[in-house]
Amino acid sequence: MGFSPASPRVNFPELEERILGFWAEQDVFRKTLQAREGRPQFTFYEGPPTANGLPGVHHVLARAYKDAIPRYRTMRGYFVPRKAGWDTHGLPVEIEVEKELGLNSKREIEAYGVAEFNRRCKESVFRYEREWVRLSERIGFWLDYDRPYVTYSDEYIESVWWILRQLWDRGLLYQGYKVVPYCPRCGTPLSSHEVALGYQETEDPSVYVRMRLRGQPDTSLLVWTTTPWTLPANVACAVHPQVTYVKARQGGEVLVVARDLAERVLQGPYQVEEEVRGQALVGLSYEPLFRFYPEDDRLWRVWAADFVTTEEGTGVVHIAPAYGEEDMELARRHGLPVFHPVGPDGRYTAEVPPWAGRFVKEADPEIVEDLQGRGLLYRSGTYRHTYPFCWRCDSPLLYYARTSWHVAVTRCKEQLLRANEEIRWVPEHIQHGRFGNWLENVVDWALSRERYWGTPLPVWVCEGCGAQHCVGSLAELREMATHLPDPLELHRPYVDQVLLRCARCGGTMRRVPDLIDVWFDSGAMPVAQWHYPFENREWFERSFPADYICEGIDQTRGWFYSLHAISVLLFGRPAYRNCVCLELVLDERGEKMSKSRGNVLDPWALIHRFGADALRWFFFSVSPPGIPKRLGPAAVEEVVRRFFLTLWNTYVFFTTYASLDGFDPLRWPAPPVRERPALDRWLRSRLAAVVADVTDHMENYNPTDAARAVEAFVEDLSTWYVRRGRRRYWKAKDPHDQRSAYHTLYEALVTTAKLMAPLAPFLSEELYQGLVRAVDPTAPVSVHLTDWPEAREEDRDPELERAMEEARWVVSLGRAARSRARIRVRQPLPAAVVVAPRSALEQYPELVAHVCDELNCKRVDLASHESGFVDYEVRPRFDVLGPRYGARVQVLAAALQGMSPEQARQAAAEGRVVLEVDGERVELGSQELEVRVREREGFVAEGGRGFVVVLDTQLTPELQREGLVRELVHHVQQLRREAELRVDQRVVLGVEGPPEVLEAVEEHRGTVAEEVLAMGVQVGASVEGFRKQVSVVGHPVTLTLQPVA
RNA sequence: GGGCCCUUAGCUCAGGUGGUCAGAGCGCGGUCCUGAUAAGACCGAGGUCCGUGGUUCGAGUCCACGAGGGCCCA
Repeated sequence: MGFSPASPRVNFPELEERILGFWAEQDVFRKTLQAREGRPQFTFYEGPPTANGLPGVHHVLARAYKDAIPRYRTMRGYFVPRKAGWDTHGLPVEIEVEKELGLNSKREIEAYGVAEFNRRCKESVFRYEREWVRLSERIGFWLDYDRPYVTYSDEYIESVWWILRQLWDRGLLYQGYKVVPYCPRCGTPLSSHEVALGYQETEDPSVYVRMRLRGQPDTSLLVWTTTPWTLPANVACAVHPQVTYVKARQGGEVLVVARDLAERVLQGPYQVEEEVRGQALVGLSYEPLFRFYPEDDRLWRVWAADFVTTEEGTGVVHIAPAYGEEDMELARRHGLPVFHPVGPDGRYTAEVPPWAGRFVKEADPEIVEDLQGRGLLYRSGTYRHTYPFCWRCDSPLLYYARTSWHVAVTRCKEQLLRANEEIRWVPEHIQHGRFGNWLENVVDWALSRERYWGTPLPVWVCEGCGAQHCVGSLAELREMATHLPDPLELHRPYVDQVLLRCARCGGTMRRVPDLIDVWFDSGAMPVAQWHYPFENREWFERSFPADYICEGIDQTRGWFYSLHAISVLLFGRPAYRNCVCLELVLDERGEKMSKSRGNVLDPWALIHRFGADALRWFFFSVSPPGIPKRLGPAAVEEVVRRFFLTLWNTYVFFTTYASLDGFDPLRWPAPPVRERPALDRWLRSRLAAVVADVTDHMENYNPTDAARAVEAFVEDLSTWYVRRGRRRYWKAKDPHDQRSAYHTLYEALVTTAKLMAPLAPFLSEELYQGLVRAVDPTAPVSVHLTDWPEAREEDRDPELERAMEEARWVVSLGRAARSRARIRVRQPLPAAVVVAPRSALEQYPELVAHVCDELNCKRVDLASHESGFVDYEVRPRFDVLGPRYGARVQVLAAALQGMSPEQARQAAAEGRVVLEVDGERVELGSQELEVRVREREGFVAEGGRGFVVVLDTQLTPELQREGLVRELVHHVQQLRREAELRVDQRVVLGVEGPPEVLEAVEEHRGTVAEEVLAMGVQVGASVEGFRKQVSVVGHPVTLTLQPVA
């Protein structure tokens, strides 16, 4: 066993396909579950997708996030079962089938036949299931697809029925009006989605009407409406309790309007007689506009309502419960009757004799005329606003009351809010923002749907006595049934044929025709996925509530809410503890992807080109989950180039030389970390830090910062650790150092692979196989079966990390200085001086040696105190002096800046300064001062962040010869590379050229031979083999290279 | 119309509790380095930190108002 060199030419998509094969063959997912059986459970709930459409790239985002946390928790030792689920009911499915069959209305569906229609729906639901599974598996989303929960199954429906029965028994299920957007022409309510399609700018009447107050002659409330046709159904007026109203005298009458609106509403001059709070108006009684309904004590009074605004209108709102949601709410709260004189065709019924049979919108002008004739109209005009129209037939929609079934969620509002406090939301603002606000304004859940394909509402009504019964199980259904179709199917139309015997009068009970909202289906999944309470009681109890769920942010009012509501109603607890909300995936230009724009990205194209890990990593790392993501091929490619390839090349480097040297991590003794060189101890410290950080981030459901921390580490690993340590591997002279180097790099790579495993499961696996399994057959088969790495606190060395930061900064400065002096790096320089007031580098000569090597200087001196190379600048520490001196800190700063170079030098040396400020003596010590150095003009130097690097640029002939040789070696290496020689191929080298070159080569013959693996060097002669003409520092040179066996 | 979020370099994004030259990556121009690297280093161009006002000795950061964009809901 041993390492095999990895190829620098890697094809990630191909690699991933291979890993998929490996996982399948080894049954790794099942093994990860088995391995953790009996351990504490971590529960994930899969929000069921609808599989009747193709999965898109945003599903990759969601599924990657869903996958990462369970993988992480598994590595942490938890048992994380993951049951797939499918949402199978509802209007989207019906619409799909309607389109296929060319059906356009409920009438046509019924003519076609509900049985056949539903059969088609059932069929259509899994049309794309295979595509969903294929994509999910390809991106490495581990989920149990073999035993999913399916919302249309009998077991699932039975559990839902059980839930409904629980609510029923507690009186939480009731029948009542609901105001819905309704198309009078199509005769059907529209879903909110459909309504959103049809908003248009339109002109409506705008009328101000007098409501004459009883007992106050000539005094009227002034109300405003854009729908005069709703006035016959008026039952009340509403005011805001905290708003100030005025009684304004105008001519012979007094009008009541909100103070802030009086100016706008009242035409002509008026006098304010009195100001009153809205609260004071509550309870006043007024004359109804029409006499279509009998008098009742509760009718035609003023109520307080928070929804009243002073944005428009008069501040007094006309209430017609049948035609406004808020109106209905108010009526319900105060027990007001609901007048509903409009038929399903949008025409007045006989309740309104003057306009019976007229379409309401057409009656508008006549109603206005009638009011005017009776002196009730104050003023009228038109009003431009956006109003919904039917997207299918373009008629204006009416807000219109229909009878339907409701869940009395409002009764548990306090519990809903309290339970919300127990949930951790990512991003945090959802908790008290979008979700919290939604709960604050929660209304009863309108549960029923007058459709065909869905969970039937299990309520049966007696034809004889009108008794209602909610069935809670199949057993109960069978027991009560007088007629059961065979086989029994829990969908329409079959379930409609089930007749029950009425327990009260013995009569026949028939089912109400309604279905329930599909959101209730999905929200029931904690219970229904286990067919609880009929089966799997212990599974349910162990798996409730969920530790983790994750979906798009649009689910706050969807699944997040339905889960929460059902769970709180049923058990008084939240259904989930941690909830990650994802934002949209946008296209490269930041526009929403849509079929009509034609900018929809195919996930497969990206996966085939860059691999699933790259796409996953992009989603995790580019921005936090709650921020919209711009996605395009370029962005994913950058992940591959910037991160994956950097890591891969480090891996290639390691395997290449580890295999040449026969490094065996199990047999080669690992030097104790304390005894390793500073470079290694630095990497260990960084590694310990990154393990701690990534762990912390994953614990906090923050894959984004976890990914970024790994990226930063890999960057350090590749561009500093390996770059600095290159020669310690295969050209090593010191076995102790070499062992240290191999072990340190090895441990870093293995740990990195594990840290990446939840985020990039494929690449992680590949590295693990190549690094661990290749040398240790006793190790777990897969990286996903290993334990999460522990951060070794004892490896932490913040001082060393700081010193290394400084070393890297000094190297940057030195390079900049060389660049400015136009001296190439291959030319050795005699010395460099680093000037810094206090440098952590002083404690680490080893790091100074690295600086020396990087800068190619014979020596690097630290001049931490006095130096003639630099100027000093003494500045106040604003954070220390600001609180103490307040505004005078600016005066101090000016005084310090005004010091002469000599004074500054002295202050820097002494670490204290005495100033005269506003005639007062102020002494500042080193704690209050910041000393900076600046390069002094006339030296080749570069400075910043309190450091200055000064170069000695005097070249001796010796140094020049050395530079020349390095130049030549570089060309030879180029030639070896061009000749595609193996890295360990031995050669004989021939060098021909002018005497200066030959002399230099002669002088450094040993070095040259060693560097280019030459068994012999022919100076002034050529050898048989590869040949190249080059220019070495301006001298023409011919290089020849002959491989030897 | 309401709620929530966002606005920092051409693009993608960082910038605890306010502390005084605003950063990275990609891209662009140049120079350099390299037998792991499709990489890397250095220099350069590129910023009214969305605007206005306020709090403060000091605001990208806190407050108010406004603009633009996005999402959810009407």
